[in-house]
Amino acid sequence: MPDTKVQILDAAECLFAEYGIGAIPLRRIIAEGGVNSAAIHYHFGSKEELVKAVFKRRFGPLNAQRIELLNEISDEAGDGQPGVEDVCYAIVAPAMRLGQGTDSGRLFRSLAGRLMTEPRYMEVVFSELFVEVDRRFDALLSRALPDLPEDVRVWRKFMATGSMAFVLREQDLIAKVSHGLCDTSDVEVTIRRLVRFMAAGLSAPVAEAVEAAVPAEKGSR
Amino acid sequence: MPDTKVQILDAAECLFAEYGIGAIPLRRIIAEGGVNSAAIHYHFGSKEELVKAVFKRRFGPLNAQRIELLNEISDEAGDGQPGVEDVCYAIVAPAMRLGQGTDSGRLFRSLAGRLMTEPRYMEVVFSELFVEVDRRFDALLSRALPDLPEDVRVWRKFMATGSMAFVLREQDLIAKVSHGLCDTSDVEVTIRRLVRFMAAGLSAPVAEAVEAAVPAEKGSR
DNA sequence: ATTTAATTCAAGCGTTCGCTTGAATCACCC
DNA sequence: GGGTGATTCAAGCGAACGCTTGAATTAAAT
Repeated sequence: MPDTKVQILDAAECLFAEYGIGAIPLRRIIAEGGVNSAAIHYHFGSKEELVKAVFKRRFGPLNAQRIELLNEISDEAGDGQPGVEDVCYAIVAPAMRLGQGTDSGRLFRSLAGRLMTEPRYMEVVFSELFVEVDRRFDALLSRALPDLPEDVRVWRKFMATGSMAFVLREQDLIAKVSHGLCDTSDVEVTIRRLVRFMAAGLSAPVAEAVEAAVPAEKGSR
Repeated sequence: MPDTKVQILDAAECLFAEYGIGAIPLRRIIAEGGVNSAAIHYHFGSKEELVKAVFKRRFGPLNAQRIELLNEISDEAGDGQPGVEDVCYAIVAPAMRLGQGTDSGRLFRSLAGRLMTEPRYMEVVFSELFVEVDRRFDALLSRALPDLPEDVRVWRKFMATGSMAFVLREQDLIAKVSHGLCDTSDVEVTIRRLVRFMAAGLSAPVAEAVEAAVPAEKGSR
């Protein structure tokens, strides 16, 4: 069957995650996957199409799961306010749990975070894979934080996304730089830490004229 | 004088910021900078050394400024607790204000954020450019948040750093995706927004057993 | 003016890149 | 079991890559 396709996708996923998309030549994927040198172009057409296929294979189910969780939270909230942590949890947990335990999953988590840092590929897959999740995430967040002005909410959504991307991508770096102080092996704990941080940032009170006031300049405290 | 060196650094900075380090061939830097094809290797030796030089030129003064601000905050606090927002401000503001107004500054801000996403280059320059800032940042943060366990503090420092890197890097993307709702042109406002988010995330209360409890699983609220 | 070192120049080396080709092989249907 | 489309194979094309070379040019010191 299309065993070759899967071998290519697996090898590409691992190599992209570890070294970055631009840094991996097709020839390394060919070697790692143990397939013929023309197989990639036969099955995918080009490197760009291969990249899209790698992301689609994982983000399709992942984002479906996120939407499912968001729906549950919305249903449970009824007419009331959903919890901010719960909303963040629906975004963070499925991504963090990807391929839990397995090596390929750990690598893909790093690749997932990397996607948000490679604008070229982000734009390519965003419209068909992320638009719906983002829309629902934003809608539920506006219900969870009704007093937050829209621009502040959207700003903070970007910031929360940035922190999530960083944790997803740099788990190895975090463990290393912190000299083992930060344990990245327990996925559920990491989810909790991340959700708490994101929710606290999103929920911060909006100081009046926070946009204009210049704080803590030297000697002004 | 070493006009050529500056032309190379300027051109490399712009191109790296806009397209990524790996995506820019030396020949494009040569063309953009209007220098001879052997000039880069004559002055810098290799592409890697050029990359290091690009980062050093900016991060040297930038991190010196951060340390200066951190020292001021520490002095003002005396024996008391420094403010978390002030500590974040010392990290965020100098980076955000880089080359304020100028085009090259805007580009380098994006490059600065990108550095944290290119582990290969991050490790190369971290030890000599960032170790001291990180040490002082952490020390002041532990005074500002004395009740936070060390591992939680370090974890949240990574997350806060991630959100900062994202905002630095993706200013254009933020303005575009938000359809102009998020105005990235006013640097001081962006600093305030970012500082507030980071400080709130860092200051979030530590739930007992937050690490172990599984929250908001379907139907458990 | 002559020497000497630093810099610039045009040309191109060897390698690796994404991708293509055309023949060989496989899988499957009548 | 012969024919047909899908897949695999070995080989290599043209272009672009980082980097090198050796001569020409500049600038400063004597």
